[in-house]
Amino acid sequence: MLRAKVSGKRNHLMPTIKDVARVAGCSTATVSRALANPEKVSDTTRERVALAIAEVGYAPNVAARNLRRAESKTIVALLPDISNPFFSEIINGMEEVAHQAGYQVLIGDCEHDPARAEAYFELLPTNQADGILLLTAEVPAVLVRQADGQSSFPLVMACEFFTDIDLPTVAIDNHQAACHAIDYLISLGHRRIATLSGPAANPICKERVRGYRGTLAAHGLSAEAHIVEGDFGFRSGYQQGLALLDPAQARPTAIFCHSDEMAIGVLKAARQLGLAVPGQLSVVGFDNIGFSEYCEPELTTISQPRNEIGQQAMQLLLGLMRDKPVVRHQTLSTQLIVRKSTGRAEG
Amino acid sequence: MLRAKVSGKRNHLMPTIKDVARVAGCSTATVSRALANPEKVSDTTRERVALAIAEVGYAPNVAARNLRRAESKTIVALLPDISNPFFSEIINGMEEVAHQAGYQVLIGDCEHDPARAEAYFELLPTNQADGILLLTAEVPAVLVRQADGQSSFPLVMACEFFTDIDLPTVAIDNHQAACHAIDYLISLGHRRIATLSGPAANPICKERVRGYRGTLAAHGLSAEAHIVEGDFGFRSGYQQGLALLDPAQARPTAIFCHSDEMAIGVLKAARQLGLAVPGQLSVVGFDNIGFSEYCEPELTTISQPRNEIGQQAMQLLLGLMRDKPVVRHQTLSTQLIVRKSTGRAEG
DNA sequence: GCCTAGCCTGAAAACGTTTTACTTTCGGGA
DNA sequence: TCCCGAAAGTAAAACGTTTTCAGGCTAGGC
Repeated sequence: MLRAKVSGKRNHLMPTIKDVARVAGCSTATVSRALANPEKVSDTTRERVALAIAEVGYAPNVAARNLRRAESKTIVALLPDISNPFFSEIINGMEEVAHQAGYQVLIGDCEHDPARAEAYFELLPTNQADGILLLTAEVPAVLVRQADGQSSFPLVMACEFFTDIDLPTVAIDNHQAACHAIDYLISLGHRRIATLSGPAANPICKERVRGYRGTLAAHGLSAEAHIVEGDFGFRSGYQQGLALLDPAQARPTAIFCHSDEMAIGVLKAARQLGLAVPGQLSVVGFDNIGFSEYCEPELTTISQPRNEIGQQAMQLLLGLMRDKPVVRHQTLSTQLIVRKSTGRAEG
Repeated sequence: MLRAKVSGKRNHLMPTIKDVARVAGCSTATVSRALANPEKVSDTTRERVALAIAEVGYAPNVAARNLRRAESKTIVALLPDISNPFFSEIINGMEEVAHQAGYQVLIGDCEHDPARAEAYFELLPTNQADGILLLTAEVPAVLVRQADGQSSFPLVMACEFFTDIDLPTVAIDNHQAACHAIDYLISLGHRRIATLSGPAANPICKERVRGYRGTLAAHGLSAEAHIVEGDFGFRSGYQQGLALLDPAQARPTAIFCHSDEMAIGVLKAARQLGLAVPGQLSVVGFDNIGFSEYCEPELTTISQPRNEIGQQAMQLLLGLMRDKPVVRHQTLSTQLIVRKSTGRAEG
């Protein structure tokens, strides 16, 4: 009797562990062990099982495995904004070590919306994710505290951090990086140096601003501190650049930007106002995104070891999950990359 | 008697459907139905179940559900390269409709390596993914054929396509877009127009080249066709730009680039060679990435409706999965965005 | 009053693993 | 020969759902 093909249902009859057991002439338990704990099984059966697996073309059903083992083998990486090219290399680093360890990484784009983050945190208690890598601090603190608290789920931060919650972290020294940039500008003879910060509430921006102020003060320039706020994007760089360079004011001769995109926006603003860079204005960016080599002029910027940040962060998270001893706070080094957007102060 | 805390295991005792059933005073079957097929359950029990769920704080275990339903509620989006900002908006579009339909999207970065793609295709028969959205044609054809063949898995292509496999597609008309760009350049008086193509094997590049050649020929300029090949990235644009603009040759007065990144590379090459843009050289890009408004000069380019492409592609895929009637090939319209990198041919 | 149809519900099987608890086998020492 | 223990294997339970199958109940038509 012919059966009509049931529409909507595919007929992928994947072989199961039972089929393997039948062919290998052993029990499913043995097959399972041969895969997960090869040393618990005799050499001969291990071979027979391997042969049987090849013969029937078996691949484990991960849903079943996840259910039984109460894990998902996936890590979620929470980003503030996937369109920011800054993150792609970090993700690559994360994926390298995750894949090697048999984990998937699910990219969660929050689009700067804390509510979105909430949905991703929900994956933790429901066993859809085994841990979270936070690449943003734009997350309701209550969620973080809850995940990190009593019934703790593994959580690590990369690049960013919370001032009031002590999560495991891998990041750069933002304070020092800012000091470095400002020192460099001062060494070029600049006195009126402005900062185009990211969101003022952002802890890493605060650190950078602290470095900026400190370095100015150390050179007796604290009265010159001039800080405006952007959102890391091109547009805000352009707009704040226009405001900052408005001729009516005492114009800064250098601007330290908290992202390359904003720096590039400033470059455009300067062009529009007819200011020569680096002749009349020096600009320093942050992150060393691919684009910074191709803008005009090529951007002086601070480079973060992005791939390494990703790798270390994932390693830290996996270590945490396995209760290994880990160093909870890792600081990676930055580098000031001098290109063509900075020069001696005029006059 | 106190129990020592078992290290390595967390104690998230999530309530199960059984707990809900107990509290609601019904069977697990009823709870399950109340959630999945509310209409199959009386109003009063539905309410009792809802109350019970709230009381115990129940959330379904998706691993169990996936196992039983033999689905994963995740779609993988296969990218050639996550660091290309062109894709981020497409991904946003995809996620919008996927989330709405209760699906996750797993981003698979192939890094231009077909072997990587293979690992992601493996997720299909093992029920770890329900479908694949292909944003690249750099995938072993055998995989695609296999997935699309007998034991068919849902597959749709976005932006790209295969010449020899007829997959459902949503994309732009690359031929027409190229014609548009070249027509525009010719209308500006350009006669020696070069094309900086993406990888020559790429079908969409072939289409664009065909449009380029056709339009030249239509104006009796076919002898002037000049094509070089890049990889869509900044660097290749810069390098091929230098080669193309080498003064020893009969220099083109306009270059049509198959990506904005390459166009921006060309801009840098032109600057380095002292060529004024658009005075001595016009440059047209493709994709309208965020950066194209902030380079110098601002880039004339072809804009694709990226968010919409993502949305339509996901909608098409979901439609396929539900055996709905769908239109298998969707063509979205492009727009030539004229900015400052193009001008009348000199002389 | 009886039968039927239709709604609602519950018991239990099923999904494909892993793991526990138990059995068999085997080698070797007394 | 017997016994012991380790090694290797098995049967079955468990994971948390969904779904099938079989009732039970109610209402309504005769």
